[in-house]
Amino acid sequence: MKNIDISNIFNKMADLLEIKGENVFRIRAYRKAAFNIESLGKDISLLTQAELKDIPGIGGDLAGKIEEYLATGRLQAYEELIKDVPESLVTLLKVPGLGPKTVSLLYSRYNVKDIDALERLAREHELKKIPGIREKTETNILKGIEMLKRTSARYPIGKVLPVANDILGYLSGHAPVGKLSAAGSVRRWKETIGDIDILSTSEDPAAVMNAFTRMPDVKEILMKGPTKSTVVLEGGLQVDIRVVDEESYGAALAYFTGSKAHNIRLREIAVKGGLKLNEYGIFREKDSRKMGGAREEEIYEILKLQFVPPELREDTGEVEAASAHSLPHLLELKDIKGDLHVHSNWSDGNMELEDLAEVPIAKGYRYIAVTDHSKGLGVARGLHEERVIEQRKAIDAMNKKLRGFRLLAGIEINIKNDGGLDFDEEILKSFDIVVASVHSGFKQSKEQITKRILTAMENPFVSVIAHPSGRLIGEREAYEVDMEEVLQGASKTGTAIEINAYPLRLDLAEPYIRLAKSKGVSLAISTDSHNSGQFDNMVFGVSLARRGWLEKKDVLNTLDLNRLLIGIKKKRKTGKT
DNA sequence: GCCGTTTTCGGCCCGACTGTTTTCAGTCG
Repeated sequence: MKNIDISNIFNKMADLLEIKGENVFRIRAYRKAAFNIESLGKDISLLTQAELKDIPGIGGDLAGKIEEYLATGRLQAYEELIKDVPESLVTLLKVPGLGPKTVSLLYSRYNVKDIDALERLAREHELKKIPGIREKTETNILKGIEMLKRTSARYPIGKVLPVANDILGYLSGHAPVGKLSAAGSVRRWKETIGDIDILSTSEDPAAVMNAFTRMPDVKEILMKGPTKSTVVLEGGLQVDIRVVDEESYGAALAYFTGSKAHNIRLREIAVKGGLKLNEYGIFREKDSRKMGGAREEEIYEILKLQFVPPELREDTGEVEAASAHSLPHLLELKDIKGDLHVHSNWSDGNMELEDLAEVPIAKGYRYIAVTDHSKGLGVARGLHEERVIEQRKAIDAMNKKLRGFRLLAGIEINIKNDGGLDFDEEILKSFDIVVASVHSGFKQSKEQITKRILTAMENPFVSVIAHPSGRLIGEREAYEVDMEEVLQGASKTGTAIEINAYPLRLDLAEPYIRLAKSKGVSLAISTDSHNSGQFDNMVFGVSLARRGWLEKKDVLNTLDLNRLLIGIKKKRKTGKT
């Protein structure tokens, strides 16, 4: 999809315009358009001019630029821009502490075009000869360059959340905090996190700042003020804290949860209603009288909006829906009745079949599907036909012992490079549920991979397509696949699509979840557990589903066992649920 | 550059902290 290309080019243009000192609102318009294109969820190259202009933040001019880029693969305005301002300056903006004004100064007066040149000047102590730059700034720039070199930009939420919880635990034990919460993208359950934001109330903010900056894992204090501090942890993760009064906690929580785009929308609505919204509360414009702010809910009430769950706060339509009081009733963890993708030690899991049900039963589930790999995945000790029959006997024996809970006999069947499956129909029909997935041939063309998955979905015994894009966040890109086609096929054949809850997968990605929902595709949220601890990953899948606006009715494994089995049989009979 | 049940022109969110300065610009979120 060209969405990412166009989004990147608009973001880059925004950076360059900023260095040029252009109108800030024009710059914001480019960024907003870039963001909305990235989260569009459908292929921008298929839209008409009128449909382009329907995208929020895209008017006649940007629609024209998009069309030009799609038609020619180039953009005149962009090429003009980089004649004025070298493209490489964009990387300078990535140095923490270095903004457009300084970059512009460095370039226009000293011809600094990239990080190497900047670093050289700083090391030779030439930078501090520049008016407005002294010793401190020079050292900070060097530190910023170091930081940029060693830290990856964003971390998967699965790695960040435990750290955030540790910090919350530490602060409640070592600082005089009242209310305490993670905010920012952690609270919104974004799939990757840039930094951790912590918010607290306290009678003694200075003591909180001290405790925070003296936490055991702190490697460096970037900033320490009376109510706000920033540190870098061992390992490079940045953490911000902010302390406010009890009366401001709700407003501050809303503010620091973001997203920035969502906040801007709220403030615009406030301004239109003669109000002013900031992190301290919501105030009447004419006499500055405080109307609320202690509770987050108040902010939305006063703005006449439905309360927006943090997962939806991305300015992708939730403000409009909240205004019309038509937000979805989001799926909750307690709605989940089972897990449809679980491995035992019959293939590459480490759980005995006999122990498999223990954790799910404790969670209140009614069923899980045992979906070990099929023979094509040799590295994962995939099951051959004889082993399938053997395992089935073991599963049946287990089910005789279980009350109110069922182990479904399943398989994670390998989709071969030509779209065929590892087993023939005779074996396939013996399973309660068949989950199909791609584990090889990642380098195939988009057409081939798409065709492969479509072919697999045509099979009446395939109930779910697992980890549909194959991505591993920060480790492996998704294979090239036309996800819109796949979702269309899923809708046509009555096949469910998995939301894989493993934190490094989180696959299906969020824009496609919304698209799937709009096409009436059923989603299965599964942990792909290989050990008993991984059942807990369900919360990541549910949160991702919430970010995709899913409700209970959209999710296959919220069904009770009978309804689930009826659905599976229906596709087997008619090819469509 | 976008947008409009007050508007097709004139708006467009708001504050903390730092560093280099004597009152504030730049950066960040």
